[in-house]
Amino acid sequence: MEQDNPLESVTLKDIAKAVGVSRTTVSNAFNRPDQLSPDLRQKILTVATQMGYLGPNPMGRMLRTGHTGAIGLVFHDSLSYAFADPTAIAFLQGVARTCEAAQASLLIVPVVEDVAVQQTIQQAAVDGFIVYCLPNQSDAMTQVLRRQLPIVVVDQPNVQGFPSVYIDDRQAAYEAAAHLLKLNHQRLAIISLEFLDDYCTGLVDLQRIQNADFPITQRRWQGYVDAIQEAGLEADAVLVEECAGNSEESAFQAALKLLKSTPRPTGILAMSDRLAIGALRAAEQLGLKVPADLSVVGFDDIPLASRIRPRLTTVRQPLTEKGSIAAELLLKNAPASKSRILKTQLVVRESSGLAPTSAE
Amino acid sequence: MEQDNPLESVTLKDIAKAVGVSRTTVSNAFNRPDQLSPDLRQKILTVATQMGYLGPNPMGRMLRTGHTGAIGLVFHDSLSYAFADPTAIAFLQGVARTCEAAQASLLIVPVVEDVAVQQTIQQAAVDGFIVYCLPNQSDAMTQVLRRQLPIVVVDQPNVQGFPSVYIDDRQAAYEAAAHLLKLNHQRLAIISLEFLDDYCTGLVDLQRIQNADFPITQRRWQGYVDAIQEAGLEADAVLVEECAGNSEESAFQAALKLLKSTPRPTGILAMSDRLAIGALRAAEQLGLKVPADLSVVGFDDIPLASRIRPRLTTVRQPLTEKGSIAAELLLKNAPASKSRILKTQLVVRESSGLAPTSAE
DNA sequence: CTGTTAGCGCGTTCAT
DNA sequence: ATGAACGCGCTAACAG
Repeated sequence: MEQDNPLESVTLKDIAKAVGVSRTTVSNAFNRPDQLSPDLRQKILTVATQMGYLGPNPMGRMLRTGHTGAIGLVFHDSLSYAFADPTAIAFLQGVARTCEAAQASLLIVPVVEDVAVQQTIQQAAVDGFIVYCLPNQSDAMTQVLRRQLPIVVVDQPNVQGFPSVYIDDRQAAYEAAAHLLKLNHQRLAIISLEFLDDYCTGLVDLQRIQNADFPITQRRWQGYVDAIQEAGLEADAVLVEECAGNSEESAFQAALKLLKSTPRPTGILAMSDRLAIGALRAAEQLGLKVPADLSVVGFDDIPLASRIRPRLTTVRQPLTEKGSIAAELLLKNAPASKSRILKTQLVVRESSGLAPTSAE
Repeated sequence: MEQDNPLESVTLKDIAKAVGVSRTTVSNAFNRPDQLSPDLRQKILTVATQMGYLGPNPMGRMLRTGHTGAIGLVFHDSLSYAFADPTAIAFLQGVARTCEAAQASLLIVPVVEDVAVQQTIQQAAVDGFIVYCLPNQSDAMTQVLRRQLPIVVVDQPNVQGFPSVYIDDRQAAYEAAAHLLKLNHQRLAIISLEFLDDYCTGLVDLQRIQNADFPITQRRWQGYVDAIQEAGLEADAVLVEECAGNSEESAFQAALKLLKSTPRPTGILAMSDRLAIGALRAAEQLGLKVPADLSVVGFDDIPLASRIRPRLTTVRQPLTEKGSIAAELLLKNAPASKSRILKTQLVVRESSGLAPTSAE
């Protein structure tokens, strides 16, 4: 996609020559109307149009002014994945909202392979970055840091020194678990997001949890476990199944496995609504009634959560607001002290109920 | 968000001086490894890292090379709306897929108010634009055209001279209507997308249809009407309710209105799945059974269409593929002759059935 | 209100 | 294999 339009070569200089003024005056005609007489300005604009001038070249301007009018957005994982994840979408929506209010463009940077990451992030013509849920030691994060531009960090509570926005994942998860425990559930299982960025799935051991690259996964796990221990149950007995890419299918498989184990868990704590929905499908497949036989609690409260049957009990986090605030902090060039911890709220719907009494 | 980092002022020149070579050599070290000895290159890179050099400044490079490595995406309507529309999301996902394969970034340009549009689009540092479903005479379209960059046009069959990708909206709608007609439905109603970009809702008259700024709305309508007329029914009797912003809520209201009219329609043709889902909600509210009392056919086949109950009968269009192909055409700088018309397919599910025989 | 003078940081000839 | 010179298009100071 090269641009080889000889037509486009109309430049400030050309039109200055045509009108018989200096380049500066022409530039002013576009950018500082108050710096020259209306007539002259009008004349210049007219000639510019006639000559097919397209307005100040963005790259020239950017080089000169040092800013671009765009903010960069870096997701973990591939874009096509991000755009399939309701969580990311909601976040994006929030970012977009403040962007358009501020007339800022949004540059979405694909982060695919280690080789390319460097190139792509270094090349990004942006005034700052929003970094969304990157794993702890990712290449992408390193590259973003190198740019030494303003950064806002989202869902990466371990990254210090930058304004950030996140939720109290531990507390939110704690409440989800406490909800089931209060309903007398004794046998819980956890369906988790990724701990490490290696696309492994299956049963998780403690070491993997401690080495987690995704702090939010770690903290949600901690919240679940804290509640379980507080209730006097043995946390070690709680199985944790890790799913790849927040995918419903992966959770479906994980839940199938969990629900076939004995003793069968009566409650499933899912770290996202998508995972929870996968678990619901598994329950359906096995002929288990929700919530009579099994309770499921999700996380996020994506739009779908309240549309499926049974409606999903979940912990709501303000995803769109998260995006909106992140963009705001970036555009304001806020200091790290302006970081925000957003509120979450347990939303009890139909997928959770009293633990079955006459279990097998 | 200004960048006032004195640190960043490390430039090619500085590091050239530090190493004791010329700027060119340093530039080559980054961009043309074969132009200098490996040792020297290594040395330069090392010094560069030490000095905190961030790699070639993207704006300088862009100005010099004339391309940016990013493609622009212009949506009709506000971004926050676009990110709430499953259709747009699916499209975006497709665009993202080929973008990341090509390591191109994606600049999403907010198109809010007429004043700002010019600024924002002129400022966009991109190598080309994908233009998605802009109304016929929109300001945004004018501004994009002015840039004289490569363009790919999506869902705007009236725009000539550029590579474009779209579907046969008339034919697709025709099949949707034919499906209901074959099921003996005699009283149909249409819930439509916008004809004009004025956020008007309600009953549509012929003039509005003929003046449509959104050709795809017009063509879908035409497809419905063609089928209806072919079946020997009177097309004038078919009510058309226009909804704003492809919103479910708006469709809910429209359907409520339609279903309260006498004689009550037995079939609703919705120009999108979201509208169809709004109609289903209205039917539910009125205590109408679908498909026993009412059949509904959507358009698009968004993911939700097959998840709700009753599962939605609809016309599938390959939304993600649309995005993917659009981006491909743009990146290849394809000529207008490479335009693509994508296939659609009627998907019969549970929301359509035989027309009720013993109607009131 | 207008024009002159300087770069912004980089990539690319064309010499050597 | 290396460096000198040039210009991409623009805007910010400053001087008239």
